[in-house]
Amino acid sequence: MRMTKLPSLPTIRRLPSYLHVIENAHREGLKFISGTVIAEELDLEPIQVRKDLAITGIVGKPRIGFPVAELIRAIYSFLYWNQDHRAIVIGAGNLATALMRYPEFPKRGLTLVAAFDVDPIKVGRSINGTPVYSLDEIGRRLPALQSSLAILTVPSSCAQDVAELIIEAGVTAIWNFTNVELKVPAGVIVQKEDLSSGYAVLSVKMRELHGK
Amino acid sequence: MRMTKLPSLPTIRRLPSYLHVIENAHREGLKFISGTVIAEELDLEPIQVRKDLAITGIVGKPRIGFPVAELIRAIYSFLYWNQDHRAIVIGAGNLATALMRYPEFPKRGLTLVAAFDVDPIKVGRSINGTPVYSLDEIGRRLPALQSSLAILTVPSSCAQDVAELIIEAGVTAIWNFTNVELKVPAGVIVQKEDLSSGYAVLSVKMRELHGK
DNA sequence: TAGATTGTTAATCGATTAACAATC
DNA sequence: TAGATTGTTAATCGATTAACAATC
Repeated sequence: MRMTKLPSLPTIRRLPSYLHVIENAHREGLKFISGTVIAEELDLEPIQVRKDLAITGIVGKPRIGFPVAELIRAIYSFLYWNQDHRAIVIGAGNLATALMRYPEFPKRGLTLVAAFDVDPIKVGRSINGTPVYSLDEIGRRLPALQSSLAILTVPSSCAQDVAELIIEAGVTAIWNFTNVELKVPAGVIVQKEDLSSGYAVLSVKMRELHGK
Repeated sequence: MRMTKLPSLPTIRRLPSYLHVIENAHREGLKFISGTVIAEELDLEPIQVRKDLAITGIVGKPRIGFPVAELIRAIYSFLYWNQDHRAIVIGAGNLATALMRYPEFPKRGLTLVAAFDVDPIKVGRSINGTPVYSLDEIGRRLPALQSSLAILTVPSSCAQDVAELIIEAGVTAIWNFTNVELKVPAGVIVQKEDLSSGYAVLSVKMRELHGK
């Protein structure tokens, strides 16, 4: 029985784009940025930007806009990106490697502290400075890694089994890059990054807009 | 001035999950599957599943459910996945390689016919049977490749430039895996696959539900 | 038959958009 | 000052959920 309602998910999803635009403005030395400018940049409605930014608690000045530095700090804080998040990566294939090399994560407070794989050839190596351990060792390794978030990039055929294994080891949140609908105990958070649904939207748009 | 309204995007986004569940049922030899069962599997409301499936035009039998084979065919057809989609991949790094090896795409009618990169070491090789060409050659190569969809996996610093280059070459739809808001001419479709927004949602959920 | 599930029609809910006085 | 932009309050829009008669 949760009392506190989650903030609007669509708004949360848009905040990173706002942050991106606002950080660019910051880099250019701007002290203020208006909702109108952000909206133009992202092809959104100004009213939507203002409404979304209200969630951060930052108040703007009419005619001038929102204070850039404060806004950046407030978005970071709202998204909890001003805190260190430590994640482990399960699977050490191409997708895992791409994620471990993704330069945006460290900026957003996300550190990938270790990878786990079953392939003995990969175990013992390190990717972009991140060590690859044997998946067998997860129970033993996880406490020292201090990480409750796992990024799941294993083949879908073993996704459920591996999910159970890592939850057993103490993982309480999974960023799921497989196309499997994971069955997890109550209290475990799963965020599914669904390539298929993006492709579905793209495919329908191509048909509707380009007629093919 | 478009007359035909796009079908509901949330519904379209859920269809691939339905398809996944229904294909599993098909594999198990089931001839019918009820909305209730699909809903349970995906942790959704039965009424939502029924409403979504209505978009395919398939009618179910009370007490029994929806005909599995017909439903699969109808979803494929609705998503246009029964047609061959040819895409090129721009950038031939880890993410590109992961996508070229992703086994679900071929099943969904998506063929990655070529990759393009600026790195001379990668050019000339092939990844999972897909040739890697020099990005310089895109204008010359694209017509023969018969592909109007590009999957963009280049570093964000050059995303806009590369987008302009490939649009110039004839690409009319971009599946954008960078975190850049691309500026494109009217008529070009951009579908952004936004890692940051997924991470934002995850981060807020972890704070709200696990308090950390 | 009895009852689970369907499709439809209506109600609710939440997100987006509009309108506008306040103000820098 | 004049007017662009703000935050707020209200209206609209669309998606989700509820209710229920029809039916296999």
